[in-house]
Amino acid sequence: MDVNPRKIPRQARACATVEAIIVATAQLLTEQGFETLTTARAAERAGVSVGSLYQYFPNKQALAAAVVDHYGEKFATTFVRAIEEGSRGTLRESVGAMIHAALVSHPHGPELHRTLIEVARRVARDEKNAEISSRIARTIEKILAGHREEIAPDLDLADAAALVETVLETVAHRAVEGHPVSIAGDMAGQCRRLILAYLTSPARG
Amino acid sequence: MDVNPRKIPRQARACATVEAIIVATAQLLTEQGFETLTTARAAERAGVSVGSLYQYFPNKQALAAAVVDHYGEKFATTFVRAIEEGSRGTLRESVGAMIHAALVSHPHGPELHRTLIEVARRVARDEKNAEISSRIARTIEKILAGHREEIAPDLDLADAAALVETVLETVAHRAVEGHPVSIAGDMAGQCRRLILAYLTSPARG
Amino acid sequence: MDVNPRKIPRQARACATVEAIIVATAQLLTEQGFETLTTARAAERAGVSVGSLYQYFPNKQALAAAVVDHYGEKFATTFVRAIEEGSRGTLRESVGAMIHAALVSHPHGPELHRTLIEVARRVARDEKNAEISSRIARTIEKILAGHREEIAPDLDLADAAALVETVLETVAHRAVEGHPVSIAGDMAGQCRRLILAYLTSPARG
Amino acid sequence: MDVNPRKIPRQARACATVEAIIVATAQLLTEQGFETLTTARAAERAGVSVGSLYQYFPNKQALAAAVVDHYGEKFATTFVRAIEEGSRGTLRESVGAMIHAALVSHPHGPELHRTLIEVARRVARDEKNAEISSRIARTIEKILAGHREEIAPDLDLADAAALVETVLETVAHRAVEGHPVSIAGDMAGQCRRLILAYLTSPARG
DNA sequence: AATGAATGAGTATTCATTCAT
DNA sequence: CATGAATGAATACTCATTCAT
Repeated sequence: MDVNPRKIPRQARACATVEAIIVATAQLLTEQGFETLTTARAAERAGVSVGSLYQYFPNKQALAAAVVDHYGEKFATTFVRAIEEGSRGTLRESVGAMIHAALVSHPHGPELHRTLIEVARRVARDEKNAEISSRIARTIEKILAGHREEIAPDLDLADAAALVETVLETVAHRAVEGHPVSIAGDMAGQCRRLILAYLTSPARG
Repeated sequence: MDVNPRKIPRQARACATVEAIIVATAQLLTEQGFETLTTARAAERAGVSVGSLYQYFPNKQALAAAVVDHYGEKFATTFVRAIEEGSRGTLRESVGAMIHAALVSHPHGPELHRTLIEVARRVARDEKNAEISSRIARTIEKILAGHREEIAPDLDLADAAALVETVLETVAHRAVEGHPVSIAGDMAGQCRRLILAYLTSPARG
Repeated sequence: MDVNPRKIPRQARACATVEAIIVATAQLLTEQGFETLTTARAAERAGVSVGSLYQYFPNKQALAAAVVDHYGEKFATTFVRAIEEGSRGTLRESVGAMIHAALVSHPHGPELHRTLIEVARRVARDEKNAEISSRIARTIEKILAGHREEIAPDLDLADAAALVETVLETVAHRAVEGHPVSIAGDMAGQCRRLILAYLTSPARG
Repeated sequence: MDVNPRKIPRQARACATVEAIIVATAQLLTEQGFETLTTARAAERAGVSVGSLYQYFPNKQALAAAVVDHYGEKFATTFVRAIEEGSRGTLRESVGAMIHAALVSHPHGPELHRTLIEVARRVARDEKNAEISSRIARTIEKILAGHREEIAPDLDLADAAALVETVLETVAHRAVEGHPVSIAGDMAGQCRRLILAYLTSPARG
């Protein structure tokens, strides 16, 4: 199943149409999930006809994929910038900034963020998510490199960055989902402790 | 939407029917996913008529929910027993056993495990998943309590257990999904280091 | 595209349903052609729901194919019997009977006959038509064999039968279509002359 | 439904556009049939916009009709010329020429020829086909008139021409369609025999 | 005249669910 | 209780046609 947009709009009017469709779809996805998303409803919400929708998106999945890509991109950019800017100080501060970013920096609200995660799977956009994970992991690695001397010397920075990214992602998901087994009140604190302990403990623990 | 089974079968034959339906549904779910599951196919695979299926399950979601509950239960039991039995030795060994269990002990194969996770969401069975998480967390807490002296004294064991459970679950998912940002080769090793560092490092890192 | 019926009805009720659907479809096909045939309309006309239609026919073409098969079969039987019964007398009389049959013996009216021809193509049922042609040609060959001595000795009877069948078919079509270049008033007469001349003229003409 | 072209282009550029559209449509018709022909694709293939297409053709049928007319005209001309030129010799030779023409002289290849036959029906252009048949029949009649003395005196030449035209058309169709009940190997030979026998046999067979 | 974006009625097809037998 | 025929609302997607630019 082809999930690529059918054509990129050239005229201004067409651009507006596509934008409206993506926004409308994101709303519906957030409110009702992928199952109940309907091309007709998406078009209606966007204030255009179904025909117009299909002019740009060959099928329902392509539409959802466009939403995932659109907002995923935005999210990655925001997140990367947030942790870069928060990393001027100590390692401890940097890690704190990362956790903070994971918990709050969804440029579009946690609802939509949760939706995107869920939808990405159903739409063969796992690669997109993976790419974003990678981008973030690389950024983290750079930041860690700036604190090399504080980190256990036998730790491979790439591995460590990957693990940290994983933890951040998990924490973000659980926060967003209101998962009951989240670390009681002080999730942020526990999480920082986890990461710092991992980074700074010498081998053999 | 009511997701509860319509009635509990009393006679042996009826029990077998229900069992067959659940097994058949689980198979279809694993092979083709939730989207393509149909009550007709489930009934056919189980060797009964749709009518019979509806005798026991009021609707499609109830059917899926039954599958989730059935196998979720099995999984929790297996997992809890596995980590309990692996916890006779040192803290280090216990943690190793937990990770091992997370990576391998899906009594029904990772395929179905993955499916169940996915389906549970679609069927408002998050509570079921949550309950399982809790059960596992409590078991972990008990195990940690057995090694209190090795663990940083300021760590709240419930919090710690929750965090550990979270990490284990994440690791299990990523393994099952083949997530690309998994910790390079030695996921198990990195993971153990993470957990042990967290548990044993004194406050302040 | 699969054009075979989905299942053969077992219960009486189901049989009636299928019958009704085929009849209704034949009517619509006759009245409006294949293009405008709609599964919904066919079901409605048959007095059943679309769902029921799809229980027996996997798609629109299969439905049309069923009609073609159903009536094609009837037609072939009627036609073959008609020319066999009309062939008790002379060669001249036999040929006359064939032409007569071609012009009148559509058990279901020429309208539907025309429709069937047209539809058969669109539905990959050419083989069906071909098979019917063959059956008729073989019958004609048998009849001709009964008059061997009157027929030019160098004529291959199979070839001759094929040609005669072709002519009959063409004549039938043109009659049914009201083709303007049909042989003025006396199509039947001209046609008999054509065939008899062909059969009885010595080689080299 | 109006099937006439919307306007006749006067300027050279417009003429070229119309020509391009007709050619493109004919290609699509040949490659994919009438069912899948869309105005958008026709326009695209012709290198113009849909809007332009609708400037000249009020609707899809008109477009198809134009194609039928355009190539039908060409075909008739070619065919008539071919049989006229082949009729300088004996009756036998003339008939041979006709058959040859029927089998080969499709100025645009049998594929397109077949398509045109099929499309003509769907587009209420039967008259066009009828007119072509008439034209050809009249030409045949003229040719037959040149051999009056060889032909059975009681045969009406118009009737005979009509019958001959019918046979030629049938043969051409079957050849183009690869009809299985075609006269074994020597279709041309059998056909000539058929026609000559008809023309020259005295009444009463 | 040309363009191509927008329209929306129309169609095939599926599938959860009911109910007569 | 079991069966499976019947239902029909729901949905994705197409395409002839129009019209603002």
